[in-house]
Amino acid sequence: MPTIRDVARRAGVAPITVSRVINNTGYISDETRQRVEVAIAELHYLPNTLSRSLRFKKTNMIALVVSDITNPFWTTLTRGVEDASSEEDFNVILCNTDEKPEKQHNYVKLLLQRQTDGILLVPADNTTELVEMIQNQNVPVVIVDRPLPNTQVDVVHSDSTGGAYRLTQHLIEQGHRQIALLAGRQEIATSQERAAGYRQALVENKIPVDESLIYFGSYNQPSGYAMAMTVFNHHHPRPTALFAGNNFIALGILQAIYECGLRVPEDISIVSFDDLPYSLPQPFLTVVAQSPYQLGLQAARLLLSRITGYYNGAPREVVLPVELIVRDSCRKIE
Amino acid sequence: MPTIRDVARRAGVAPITVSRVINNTGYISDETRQRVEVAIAELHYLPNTLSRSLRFKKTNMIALVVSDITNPFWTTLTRGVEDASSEEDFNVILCNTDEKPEKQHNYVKLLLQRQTDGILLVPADNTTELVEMIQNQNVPVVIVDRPLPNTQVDVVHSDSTGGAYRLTQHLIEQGHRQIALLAGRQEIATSQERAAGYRQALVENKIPVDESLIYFGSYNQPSGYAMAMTVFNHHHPRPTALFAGNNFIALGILQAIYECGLRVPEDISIVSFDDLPYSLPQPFLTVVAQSPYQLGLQAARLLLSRITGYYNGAPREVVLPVELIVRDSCRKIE
DNA sequence: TTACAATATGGTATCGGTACCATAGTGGTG
DNA sequence: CACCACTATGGTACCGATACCATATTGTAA
Repeated sequence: MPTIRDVARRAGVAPITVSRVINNTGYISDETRQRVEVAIAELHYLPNTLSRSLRFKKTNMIALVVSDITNPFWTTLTRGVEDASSEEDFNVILCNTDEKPEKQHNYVKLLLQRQTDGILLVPADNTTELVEMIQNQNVPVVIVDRPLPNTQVDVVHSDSTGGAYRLTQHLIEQGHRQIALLAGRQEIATSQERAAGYRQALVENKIPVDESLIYFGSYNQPSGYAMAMTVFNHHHPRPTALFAGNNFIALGILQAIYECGLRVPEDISIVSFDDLPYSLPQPFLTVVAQSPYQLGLQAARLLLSRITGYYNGAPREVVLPVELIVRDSCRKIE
Repeated sequence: MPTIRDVARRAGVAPITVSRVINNTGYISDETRQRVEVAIAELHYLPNTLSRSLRFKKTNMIALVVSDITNPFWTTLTRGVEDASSEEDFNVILCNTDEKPEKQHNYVKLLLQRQTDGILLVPADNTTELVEMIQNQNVPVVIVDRPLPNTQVDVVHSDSTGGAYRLTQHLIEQGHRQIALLAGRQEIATSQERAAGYRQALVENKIPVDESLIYFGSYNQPSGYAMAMTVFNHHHPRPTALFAGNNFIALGILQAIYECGLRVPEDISIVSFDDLPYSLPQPFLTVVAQSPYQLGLQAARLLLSRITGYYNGAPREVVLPVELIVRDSCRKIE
């Protein structure tokens, strides 16, 4: 791979002159510029960004550390991040943790070592260790989707508690009293918040909270399937409604329902936090929908404002509203 | 952010001594090692990988440039790449092109400038320009999933032609004669190969090829939906079977079928290249399944063998077999 | 004609980590 | 006791691009 010196030699100029041509700075005669450009083309020269970054202590890269790229929720969020970043000429590195704190830790360390200018983190646990590690390096960080307790850090997330409250309220209004909650991992903030909203709605309606109806599993389809099966096997009579903690859990629930020969909503009602990824055969699930794109966009903007130095004040918290979409997965109970 | 010199100063040693402690090379007395380690911990020192990479002309990063991370096919492939890479202590950068040649071009350029050690490319078009650009920089590259014509380059892909042949053959054996093919973008190799396999099966069974039944769109759900709708509106009588060029096209077709009030397989039969991402409500589609994990694993291994210098011979081509999975989406026609 | 700004180009040092070579002390062997 | 291997540590230069300062040439106003 040719360097700026190779180009300089070929064009018969000093390296710094080539640098001026590339970056369009300083004074260059047209004739010299032409010679340099010819040399660049002939050698297929591409500037080495590593050395540039080393010099400037700036890589123009931010990282997005998410838990599961197979979930369209996160890929849509990614798009929001990318759009905000390209506005400011930043590139995005995507890291997939599979909800594993260990993978997460490795990625963050790697990113810091590679001098990433900022990090958007979707925490796989609710410890503050990683955030401290990032802040120790004076690297800007924004927590996305899942607030961390006891931390001074920018956060962007949806109103999980409120959304869960509204979904539960909706079920209660339809006459449901036995509602099982099938949530994600217990140590994840959104699981806790959704459980809190669920409890709050029950309490406000003077319905006793049956703790045995609250399940914590994982935000994926197999876990949703397993939890639903457990519910069907252990609760007689069956709960009249299931509350899926996220879209993939809903998919698992639907799979279990199908295998058990049940019908929605005739035999059982379902609501879900987050919309289903694929409308197959057609959207029919009553859900609370977030705006993953907006989450990504806003989070990236907060991060970039810190990187560029445009903002350097106290930590900010952005809470995005959610939308209740009533479809056909809930039956009215008399 | 502290540097190796800060650590050295604090420990009262030379920078090179700190380097030896970090990398566990050369001779170090236990006492010095301890002092250095204390200093590293106190300063929260993390080595700067940029400078290391600059020095060694090696970043230990490879890139995977794919067309659509929302499709589980590619995320599964990604996992194969990650697993092969971590065996050799390489990290993977994931780049999403959305099938757009322009985004693809930008990413490849960026990756080359960042001194990526090697690139796995899923071409968004069938031009050789990008491969040449990469090879000009003497960076190893492996083409994944979609062979490029007239190029000397390592390729790993599935047997698209053979798979399409078998799916079509299966439909013909069930008595189908009017089979519409709803493929991806025409300039993508897999689209062409799947069309070739489709034609071959028809020809061998002495069924005239009706070119108006061959559609080229895009490998996503909206395109599958649109193509299916076009088929339903323009062909009377309706074809008895539809061949989906990939899983997302199949999803779009199912959506269109649902909206038109048709039933599978009673009113129309469907087969798909690639399995559906989500078993909702249950796998019922007859498909030809690839092994995206194996594709990723093998491609990464080819790439890494070139990066490490273990192999530097002629370009290799790896063709992985596909598996026909017969389920319940095809009706027998008398 | 002098003085000075504008134009055009180059030399050197630097970012952070490490290869290479140099230096110096210690221990063991013939 | 001379010699050498082993142990322990440091100085300098380098990877590639560029900021900063220096230099040289040209143009133009006083």
